[in-house]
Amino acid sequence: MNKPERLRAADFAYISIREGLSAGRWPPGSHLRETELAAELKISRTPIREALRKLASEQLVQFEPHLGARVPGWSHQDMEEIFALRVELESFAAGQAALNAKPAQVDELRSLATAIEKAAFGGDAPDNVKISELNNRFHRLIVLASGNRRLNSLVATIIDIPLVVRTFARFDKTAMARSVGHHFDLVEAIAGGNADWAVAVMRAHIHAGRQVMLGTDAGELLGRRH
Amino acid sequence: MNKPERLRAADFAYISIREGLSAGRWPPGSHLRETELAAELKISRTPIREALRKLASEQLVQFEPHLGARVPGWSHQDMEEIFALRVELESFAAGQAALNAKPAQVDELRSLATAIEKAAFGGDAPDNVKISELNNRFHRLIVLASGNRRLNSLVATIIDIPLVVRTFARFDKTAMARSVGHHFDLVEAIAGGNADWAVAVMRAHIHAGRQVMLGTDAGELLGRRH
DNA sequence: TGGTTCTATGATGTATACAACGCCACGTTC
DNA sequence: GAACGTGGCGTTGTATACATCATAGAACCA
Repeated sequence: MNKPERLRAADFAYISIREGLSAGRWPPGSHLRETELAAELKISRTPIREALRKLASEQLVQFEPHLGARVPGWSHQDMEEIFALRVELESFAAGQAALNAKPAQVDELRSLATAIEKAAFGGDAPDNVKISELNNRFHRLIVLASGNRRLNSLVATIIDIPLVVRTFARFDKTAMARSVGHHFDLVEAIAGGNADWAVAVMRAHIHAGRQVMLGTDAGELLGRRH
Repeated sequence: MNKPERLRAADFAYISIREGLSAGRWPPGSHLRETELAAELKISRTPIREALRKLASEQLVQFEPHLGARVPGWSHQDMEEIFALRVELESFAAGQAALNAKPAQVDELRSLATAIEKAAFGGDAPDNVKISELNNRFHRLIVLASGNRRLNSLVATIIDIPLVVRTFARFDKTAMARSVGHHFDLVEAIAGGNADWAVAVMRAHIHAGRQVMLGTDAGELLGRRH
């Protein structure tokens, strides 16, 4: 792996380790040893440490004093918590995006939605890796278009984790079709400046994703009154 | 059976620098030099760096490559963004707390609310520092009682920042009285398991705080200069 | 034999030396 | 005089040596 010239070693390490985590390279519970990573990336332990601490602040690895970094496993409860937060934060972001998004951002959202549709239904088999990547960009762009800069760093943790767990392998054809439909609904709501619509679609969209991931069992969470 | 729990130098540095930030020791725009901090705390630059990177991940300082850490100033827009996020996240937390809080936590919330009332109206002059600290614990405990562990790390950034800016100096007697009232409303809603009520009170509570801090017009800034 | 202590080992935590880079002042050139 | 290049200086970025801690397993004792 070649390291680009202008990148700091610590950033290079961060990107590399994060990619490894996304690719599921280390099973949950693995011990990420600084020395090993340093040898592999051909840099010293110092930037490795910095990268691991940053990943820990995003909860992508877990730290214990003198024990170092471990790859966490995602329990059912973890995923429930993450989806609950995504429902709140991303729906808020969608509503704000409807009020604040610039035309260029709306255009980009539309083309991303189209690209996701193509990756899902254009060829013979859906390209799940590409769908994940495009979907990620779509959701991140909505957060960006919200205009709330701090929201960006908050969702950095929670948007990417379902990617790690390879969400889209679980989508069947009809679930994927509806998900694609939500994306176009979102584009239309945001383009039209209809915040309430955007909020509602995003809430529904993420609940649907949670359903595919986790099913109905143990599903009385989320503070819905009855 | 309690372990001695020796503090790591990096954690010591983190706590120290964070307290300095809370105390307004460095004006916005200040350059936090690693060497200076290391000399002052009598440790080496390595744990200082770790502490600064952690503070940067919480947006309490800003980093630029090869330029180091700077103390950010809080613009009006920053505060608007933070309050908008608090409205969403803390109201969600309150609703979840109504469903999940343990009796001991409810008791502690009640005693904190009482203590805040006493600090505000018990003596001759309100003790703003104590109020801030108790208020902080109250809000953090609600987040904790929500049962969503990830929510904790998310709000770590945004709950503490208004503390830095010394919110409560701006509360007059009637605003403080209403704020104290909100706290008891919250305790009652959570104790009764009424999530909808808890959500509504918390939303209102934070909107009220925003009003005191920022007012209705986008006029005034709250930095420390001039 | 079972349990405890001790020691070896390898990890993380910290200190420090060195390299790379940005800023600024000075000087040169046009 | 202004624009631009250049070198010194101080800072951050990285490498590496050393200190400290946790754990496994041998050694030892009851």
